[in-house]
Amino acid sequence: MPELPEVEVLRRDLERDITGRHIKTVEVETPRSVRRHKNKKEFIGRLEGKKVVGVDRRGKYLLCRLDGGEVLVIHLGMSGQLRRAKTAREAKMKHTHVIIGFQQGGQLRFIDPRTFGEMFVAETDAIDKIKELSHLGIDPYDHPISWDEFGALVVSRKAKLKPLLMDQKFIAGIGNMYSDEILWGAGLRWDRTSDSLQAQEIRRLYRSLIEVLQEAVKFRGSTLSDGQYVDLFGQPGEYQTYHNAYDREGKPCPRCRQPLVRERVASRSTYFCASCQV
DNA sequence: CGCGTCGCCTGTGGGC
DNA sequence: TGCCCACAGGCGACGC
Repeated sequence: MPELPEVEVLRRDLERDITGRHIKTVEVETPRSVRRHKNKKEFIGRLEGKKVVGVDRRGKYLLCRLDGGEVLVIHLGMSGQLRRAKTAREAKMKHTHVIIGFQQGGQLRFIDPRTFGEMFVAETDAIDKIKELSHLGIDPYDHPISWDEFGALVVSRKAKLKPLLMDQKFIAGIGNMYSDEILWGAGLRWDRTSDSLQAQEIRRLYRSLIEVLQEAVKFRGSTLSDGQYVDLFGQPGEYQTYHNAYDREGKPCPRCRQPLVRERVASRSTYFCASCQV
């Protein structure tokens, strides 16, 4: 579910909220959520007693840096949530899989109905050395590159634009929803091939990419009708009210008023304007 | 190697 | 009202 903007909002919330806190207790109710570890004991043992010294993000991965050089890596998958609880007595939501309790009081809870998300502790604080993350491409939000560098990357690959934008090895953090919004903003069809783009189209694509991600973070992410994404304190985002294409089949294109269409691409819904995206 | 499809899961909403 | 199917913000393992 959450893509780069939602994960970045959570990172900021976490950075303010859990940095400096000491982990006192860890409860794992669903071993599947820590499946990279041999068993939940090992996961718990590597967390208890550690202090959180900062929170980073790489693509859709959250990295809670711990003293002693290890990192708690969190990926939310399709349906994961992180929620702050003031006390242990606070009612537990269904599908709460991991609870981290802090010495100073309060808890961080990991909730995930579909269980595609996961948590694991990795060896080093040099994130490039975490093998699970080493394949990730550039993070366009944290480390914007020049548009001509971007252009060189784009034309070096021969792929359709939507699968390319969603390829985490190429750019980290973009998923199904934001790829549609970015392509709408650039006025480009999802199936244009990357090596067919003119210089001006590359520039439009990169500008749209940066603008969509920045605006989405500014409005604290997208909360769709299912209400699945909320921030650390349970508050929904606002960016969905600025969506131009995603989940808007049949509605008029905000640019040219033609009805937006939906197609299935690699078994994912893709929304675009067949008239003004070329 | 690059690509598309499938499986992993649970919940929900629409059609009948 | 209830049942069933399609579908949902991701990712990695396959097979061609």
